Amino acid sequence: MTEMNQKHTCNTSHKGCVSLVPIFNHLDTEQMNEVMETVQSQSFKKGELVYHAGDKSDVLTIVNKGSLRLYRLSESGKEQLVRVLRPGEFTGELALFNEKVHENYAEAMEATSVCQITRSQLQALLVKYPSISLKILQELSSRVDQTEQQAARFTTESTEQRLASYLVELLGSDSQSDIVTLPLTKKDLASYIGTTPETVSRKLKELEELNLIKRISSSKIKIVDEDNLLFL
Amino acid sequence: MTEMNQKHTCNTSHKGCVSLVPIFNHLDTEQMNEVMETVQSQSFKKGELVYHAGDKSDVLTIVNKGSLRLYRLSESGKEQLVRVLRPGEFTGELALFNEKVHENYAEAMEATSVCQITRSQLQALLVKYPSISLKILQELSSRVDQTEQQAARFTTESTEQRLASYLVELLGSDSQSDIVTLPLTKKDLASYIGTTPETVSRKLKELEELNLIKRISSSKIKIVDEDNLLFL
DNA sequence: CGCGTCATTGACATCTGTCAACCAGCGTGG
DNA sequence: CCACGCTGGTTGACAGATGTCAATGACGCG
Repeated sequence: MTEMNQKHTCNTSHKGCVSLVPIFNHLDTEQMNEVMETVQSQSFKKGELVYHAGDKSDVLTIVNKGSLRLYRLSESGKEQLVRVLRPGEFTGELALFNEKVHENYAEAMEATSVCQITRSQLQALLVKYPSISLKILQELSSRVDQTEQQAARFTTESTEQRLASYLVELLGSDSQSDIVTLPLTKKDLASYIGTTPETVSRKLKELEELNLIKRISSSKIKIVDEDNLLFL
Repeated sequence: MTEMNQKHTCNTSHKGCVSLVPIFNHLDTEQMNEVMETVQSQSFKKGELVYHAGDKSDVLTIVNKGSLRLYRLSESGKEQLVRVLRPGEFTGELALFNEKVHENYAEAMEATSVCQITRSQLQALLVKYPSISLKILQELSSRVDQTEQQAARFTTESTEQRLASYLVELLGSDSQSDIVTLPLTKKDLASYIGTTPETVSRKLKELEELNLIKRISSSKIKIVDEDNLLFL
C-alpha cells in the first residue's frame, strides 16, 4: 500500500478519482496527470466538518466518495439545508474566486473522501486550460438556476407542492421503478424544502390519502400518480 | 451621428459602455476595443421583454443603462421576482454555457439599453483572455451565494425579518442618509421578499409602531433604529 | 375634475409551526 | 436472547402568522 501517495495524490487509483470529475473529464491523459499532481486528498468521518461558515478557505473541494451536507445557519440559529454534494460535485467556489469567507457549513454525511485544489493551483490550471473554466462556468450557471428555482418555489408554491415536486424529481433520476428512496432524514428533507418534520409527515399522509403515493416504509415511497402530484 | 455605429458597437461612447462592465474592466485599451467590436447593442422600452422563459438564447446580456426585472412564473402562474439587474450586471449565462433554455423572464423596468455578446464570440474571448473567465466565475459564485442566502431566508426568517433585512440592505449602499427610497413597487417588493403587497403594508405599519422606521411617503422610509431592525 | 392604478385597511379562513405525547426500529449490554 | 433506552418518526391539539377577498383611500395623469 502506498499510503503516502494516497494522502497526497488523492487516491491510488488516480484515474478513478479525477477522471470522474465533470470539470476535468474532457482532458487527455497527460493533462489529467498534471491535474492529479496538484490535487490533494482528504477523508472525513460521518459528522465531521470539511469547513465552517467563517473559514476563509482557499481550496476548491470536490467530493470523491460519500456525500457532504451543505447548510447555513440563520441569524436566529435555524438550520437550512442548502444542498447535498455527491461524488463529482464541488464546493468552495465562493471563497475561491472572491476574497470572502465561507457562508455555508459542509458536513460529511457518511465516510467521505474529497479532493482539494488550492486557489493558486486552480488559477494556474484555468489559465493553462481555459476549457476547464468553461466547465466550471457551466456548472455554476446551472447551479444559479437551480437555486433560483428553489427560492422561487418557497414563495410561489405550498409546502405540499414543494414536497410533491421533490418526490417527482427523485423519481426522475431513478426512474426504473416507481419507488423512490428518500436520501435524507425527515429532518433534513424538511429543512431542504423549507418546513418541519411534522409537516412532512402530515403531508405525506395526505398525499397517500389522495392516492398519489403509497408509503412503503418510512424512507421508501411508491409514486402512484406522478402527473397529479405536479398538479396540486 | 453615427447611427449605424450605435446599433453595432453598443454606443458611440464605447469606453463608457464596456469599460464599466466589471468582467471586462481589467483589460487594457487594445483588448477593450476588441471586445467592443464583438458586442452588439440593443434598446428596450419600459415593459418590453429582453427574453422569455423558453427562449433558447445564445447571448450574454449586459445591462448598460436602465434596469431589468428578472422573474419566474411558477407552475401555478404566480410571479416571483428573482432580482433586478442594474448597469454592469449580466444575465443569460444559463442559456449561454449550457444547452438549455431560459428559465427566467427579463423585462425592462424603464428605458434600458443592453450590450449582447454571442456564445461563440464570448467563448473565443474567454479562450484568448482567460482572466475574463475568472471575472465571470467571481460574479457567478457570489451570485450563487446571494441566491442561497435569499433562499435560506425564506425558510428561516419571518416575513417581518425579511422585510427588515431588505430595508437595512437598501440603506447599506445608500448610507449617506438614513432615508431609503424603495426602488420597486410594493408588488415587486412583496414578490421579491416572498409575500403579498398587503402584508408588506401591514408589516411596515408594525415596524413604524415599534419606532424602528418612519414612513415618509409610500416609497420613502426613514430608518430610525437600524440595529433593532435586524434583531426582530 | 374624474378616472385608473396602486396602496392601505379590515375581516376572515387557512396553513403551518410549536409543543407534547406516543410509537417504532435498532443497537447495546446484560 | 431479551430488555432497555436512544433516536427518529408520527400524531394530536392549538395558536399565530400570513394569504385572500373586498372595500376604501390616495395619488398622478389626462
